[in-house]
Amino acid sequence: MTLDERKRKILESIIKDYVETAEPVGSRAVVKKHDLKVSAATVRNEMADLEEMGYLEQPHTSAGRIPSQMGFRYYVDCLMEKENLDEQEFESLQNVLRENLQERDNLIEDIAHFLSQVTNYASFVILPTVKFNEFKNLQIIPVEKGKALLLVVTDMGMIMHRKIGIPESMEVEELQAVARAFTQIFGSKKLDKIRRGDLQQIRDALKQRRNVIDNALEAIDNLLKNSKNEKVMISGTLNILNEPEFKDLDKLKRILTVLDEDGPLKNIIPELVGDNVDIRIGRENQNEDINEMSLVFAGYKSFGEMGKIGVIGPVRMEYWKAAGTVESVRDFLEELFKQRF
Amino acid sequence: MTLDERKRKILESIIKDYVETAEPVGSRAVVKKHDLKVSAATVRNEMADLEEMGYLEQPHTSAGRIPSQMGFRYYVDCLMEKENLDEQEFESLQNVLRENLQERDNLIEDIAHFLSQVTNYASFVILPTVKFNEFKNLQIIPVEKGKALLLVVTDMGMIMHRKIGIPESMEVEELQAVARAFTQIFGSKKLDKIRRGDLQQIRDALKQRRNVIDNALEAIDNLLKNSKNEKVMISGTLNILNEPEFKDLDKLKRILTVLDEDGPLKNIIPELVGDNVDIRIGRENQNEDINEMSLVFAGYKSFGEMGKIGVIGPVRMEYWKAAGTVESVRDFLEELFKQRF
DNA sequence: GATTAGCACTCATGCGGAGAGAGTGCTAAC
DNA sequence: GTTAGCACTCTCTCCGCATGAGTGCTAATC
Repeated sequence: MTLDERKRKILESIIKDYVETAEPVGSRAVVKKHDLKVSAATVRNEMADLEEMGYLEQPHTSAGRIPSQMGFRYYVDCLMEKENLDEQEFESLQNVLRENLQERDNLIEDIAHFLSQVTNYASFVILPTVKFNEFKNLQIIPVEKGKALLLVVTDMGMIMHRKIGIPESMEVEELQAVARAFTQIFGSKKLDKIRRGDLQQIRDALKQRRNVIDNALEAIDNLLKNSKNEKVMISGTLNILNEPEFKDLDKLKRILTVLDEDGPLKNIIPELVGDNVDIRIGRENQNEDINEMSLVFAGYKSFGEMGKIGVIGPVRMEYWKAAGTVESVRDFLEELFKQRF
Repeated sequence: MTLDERKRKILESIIKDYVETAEPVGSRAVVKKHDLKVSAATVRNEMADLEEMGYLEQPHTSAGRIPSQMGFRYYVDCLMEKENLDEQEFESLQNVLRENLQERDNLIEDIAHFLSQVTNYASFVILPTVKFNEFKNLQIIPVEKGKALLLVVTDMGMIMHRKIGIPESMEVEELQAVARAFTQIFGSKKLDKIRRGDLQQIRDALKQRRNVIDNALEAIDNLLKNSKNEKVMISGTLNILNEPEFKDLDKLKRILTVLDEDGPLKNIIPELVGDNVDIRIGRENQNEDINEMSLVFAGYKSFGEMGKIGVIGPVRMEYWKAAGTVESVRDFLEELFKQRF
């Protein structure tokens, strides 16, 4: 379905106005603000057409029009021009990163914060699960009497660690031998391919120092379990309180509930297709609780695995800004990770 | 100011009723529900007295009474009996812990979650800053080409770590020498006594391998900065949405804003006095934004440092349950930390 | 002197109807 | 194809009234 120039212009006007004001837009307003060369009556006729085609809807007979979700979809697909970070925002992004380059998790949290601050929507960052990294080596470092730190290092340079108990009498060399044995047995296996059975196998192979082995196995098991969970960070959920469409407490509660916990959100974010910024408008989302919300998100790579960042806001969203921002931040982040992690 | 038996009973009745219903309590209701042996008229007289004394207040002339903040204070000080975790709750607490004994931070997060689930209020856990731990030793572990893990271990067994870059050519022995030097120079210093100046000093002392030293110093600096920040975890803020006193959107927004970010909350929680559960009711809190909220909190010890846990809810709070729960969880947690960390 | 029944009074709350205002659709003229 | 004009529709807000809960006070009672 393709629209002629004038219809497109009218649709865009209505979307821009409606996004700004959250009020139905009347024919007069369209003519005035975007000085079309035609009268309100003409615009009214066009609006009636657009409604019939499904791009607009009317809350009630004597109100103006608002864009339908389909209208937004058309806008996003055919009319939108992404608005990337401006200079000032870009600089402030760089500052965020400069502060926090040491720890990936902190950094990612700040990225989420930045996203929600710039867009005024809620934002999320999903840390990747560790699936494709390969086990590279395992170390056990004694740190104090009876305690050691177990490190698992992957081929992509990711480090995971747990504290374990060791017998006080144990020599460093002995620990190293155990670690080497582990390394040898797991070597080059993809992390998500290590199964409980494999762990058991090692237990049988290494006869000496049973309890260290057991402690280590428990720790590894725990690490793997942990790395299989996608960690989710959500920021700026309270921006939703400012949106007039959620002044209804019940609606608000439902949405905040979804955003408050990690579990639901993970299920909401769809799998990505391709490298582009992806947009899901309202009912395009599977989840019922957020069929009045839109997602704008993209994937990023870190330690060879895919994570996601994005924003979530009302259907009446500044898609141009959101999409541009998500894209800019993603690109920046990836560039950074390429150098760093 | 001491109240006679009957006044106490009436006050308590009104508090219990009001906490449950959030509605002003009338004289008839008091007589009926808590079968006093007197008539409504008598209760009315007593209520008028209690109001004059400041324990009750009247939203408007033809409404019942609600407890004043002073009334709640009296209740908490003189009438309340803490209600500790029941068996079932206790068991579910143990399950939470069993799941997550490996990592302190995860565990603490689950504790916060548990608290808010049991009490139906928002809860918070503040991880202690590291002030009194002493520097014990420093290790640098090569993990892959050009990368090493720097570990700082304290006398209480706390381990902090950062990844640093090292020259690819560097030998393990050389790294160990650097680490030993660090250990020697910082040895037994309290962490919060290590200053930028000290770091500079080391830089001068160790002439060899400048860039490793610099990387290590940056990492240590970063770790120390990080450990000086109290980390705050907040959970169950959405429970507030269920409280009728916050159906007003503006009020809600103000409160959620305070609870959403770590910064404000840190400033709200007062210093603890003694080992007891501490209760701050409404305006007893300094912060204006939460003068309609109450805090119930207590301190816990971990790695020799003090952290805090607690709940935050409306002044109309089930103090008996909240205080009992916070106390039970704190005791349990401390017992656990004594064995574990 | 304390307690109680009775009653007038107060005030929040909910409901319905009137009036204003915004915006439409339709018709007829350009 | 476009436009001016106009009747019509529907929401929103404000006002007044009835309702009902709960009080305070007075006078009677234990």
